[in-house]
Amino acid sequence: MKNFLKVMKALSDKNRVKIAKMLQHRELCVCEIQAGLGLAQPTVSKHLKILEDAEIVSSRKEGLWVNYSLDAGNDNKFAAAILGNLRHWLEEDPEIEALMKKLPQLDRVNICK
Amino acid sequence: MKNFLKVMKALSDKNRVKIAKMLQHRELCVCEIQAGLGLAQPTVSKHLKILEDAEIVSSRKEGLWVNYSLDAGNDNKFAAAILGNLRHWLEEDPEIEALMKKLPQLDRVNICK
DNA sequence: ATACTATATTCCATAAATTAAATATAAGGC
DNA sequence: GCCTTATATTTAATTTATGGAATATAGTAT
Repeated sequence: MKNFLKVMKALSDKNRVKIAKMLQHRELCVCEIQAGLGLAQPTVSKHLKILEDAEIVSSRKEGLWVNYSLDAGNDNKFAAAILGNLRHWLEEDPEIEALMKKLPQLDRVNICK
Repeated sequence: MKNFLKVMKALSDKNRVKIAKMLQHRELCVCEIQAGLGLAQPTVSKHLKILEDAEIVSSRKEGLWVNYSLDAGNDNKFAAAILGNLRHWLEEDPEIEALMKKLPQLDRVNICK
């Protein structure tokens, strides 16, 4: 039950859904997500922690950067199933479409200076 | 996006998940759900409203009683998909199992006097 | 109409979530 | 070592969710 609720809670926030949809296309560092969403850096870090705790995303350090990606692993069957659905859900959502258009321009080298 | 978030939010509360799992077996009136969960009546009504607004449950008046059941209709594809998963999810959860054992004894005629 | 019953709504207190500013940590370059 | 940079954590403010007591509504029966 706890794992199930964690997954549902994690994906019941608009910004966290946006993060998941962004990571569908490629892995991103915190500052790229920050630039995409227009949120403060600590806010993004906290959202990522909630998503990671729900086993929706996983992280990998690469020097100063931390790369986040969708957790393809299937430890949490709830997360795996919902992520499978999310892959085709919300593709026509205006907010998601706008965000996806910004995605190619999000480059950590430019953003983080 | 709004519909998606409504569904996720609706099912990110333990008591609402319990209600959904109960309704998997049969339709129930408010007082039966109340007895099953051990919550105050207004609290149950409020949870049901949230579930109904997310198109997870639907209601049908029958005299004084209001019968709630899972919304089998497919208006909301998010609700439909998650409900499909919920049908086999959490079946082994201890809290859910205990609740399901109580289900046969929940009889509106006895409970509501 | 009056009384009774099941459910819904309002109101209020408490708890949890979201956010950002400030600060801390960690990794790389000098 | 020290400085810079990317990310994480802490703190505090605001908002939102959850809960129950009190009240209102709607339907039934007498």
